[in-house]
Amino acid sequence: MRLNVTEAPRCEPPNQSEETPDLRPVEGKAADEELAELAKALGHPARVQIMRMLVRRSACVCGDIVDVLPLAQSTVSQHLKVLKEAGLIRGEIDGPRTCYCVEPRTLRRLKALIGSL
Amino acid sequence: MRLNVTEAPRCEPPNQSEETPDLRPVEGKAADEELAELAKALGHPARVQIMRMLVRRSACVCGDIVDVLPLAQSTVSQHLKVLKEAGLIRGEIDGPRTCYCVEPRTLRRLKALIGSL
DNA sequence: GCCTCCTATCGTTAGGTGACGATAAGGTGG
DNA sequence: CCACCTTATCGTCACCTAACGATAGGAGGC
Repeated sequence: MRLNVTEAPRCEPPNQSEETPDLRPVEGKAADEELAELAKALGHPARVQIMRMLVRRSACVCGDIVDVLPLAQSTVSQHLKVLKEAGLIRGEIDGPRTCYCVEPRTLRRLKALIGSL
Repeated sequence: MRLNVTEAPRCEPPNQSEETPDLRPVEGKAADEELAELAKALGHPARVQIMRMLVRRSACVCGDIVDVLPLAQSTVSQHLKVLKEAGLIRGEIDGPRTCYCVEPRTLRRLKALIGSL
């Protein structure tokens, strides 16, 4: 349990220059595997909750997430790792802490893939 | 392996009277668990592929799906069961076969939940 | 009624997942 | 430099998942 909550955690804002459209197809074998991987990463309530916290940016620092979820710190860290490896979030080391934020590009990609169904 | 492919499999078309809007919230604990469950069901390439086949209605009968996927019949049946239990598809017994089709309502619900991220 | 076709279920096995506590690693502040 | 805070990783355990072959069971044709 952390003693004080960081009042305004900050991740690097989404880089405007990276906002180029995603040209990859939304169908086919590669797209199927990509969608399956992203869906699998979202396939746990705790990870959905983490995504929501980060989307609304009410929390960004790992410890804040640990405080909210009814899980051990190591378990939360594991869930963060799953989301990060799927590309859905990004973690930046901010001094002694780690600041997590959503990867908007991947989230858009997920929505496009789901939308193709 | 089935000997002849059903040329025009038919599931009951989506019932227009069921097309009432879904009033459930897209956020909160229940929504998180619902999204996690749906995402988990999609979290396998074979199941994504099945969903695509059913959405484009190029196949509907179980055997046709088995013919396309490089998996044993029992494995495909298991994947169909997962999708059915998640509410994403529906199976109707059609004589000696089983005709599967997407459950449009659940698919719309999934899109709404993903869209809320 | 019997035989065939189609599908679901069972049983099994290998490997993955989720949970935790313990521990390591890295940064800050005194 | 040392103590502390924060987070990642390791080790472990119970459980779930995905795959298969074998089998059961229902429908339909002869």
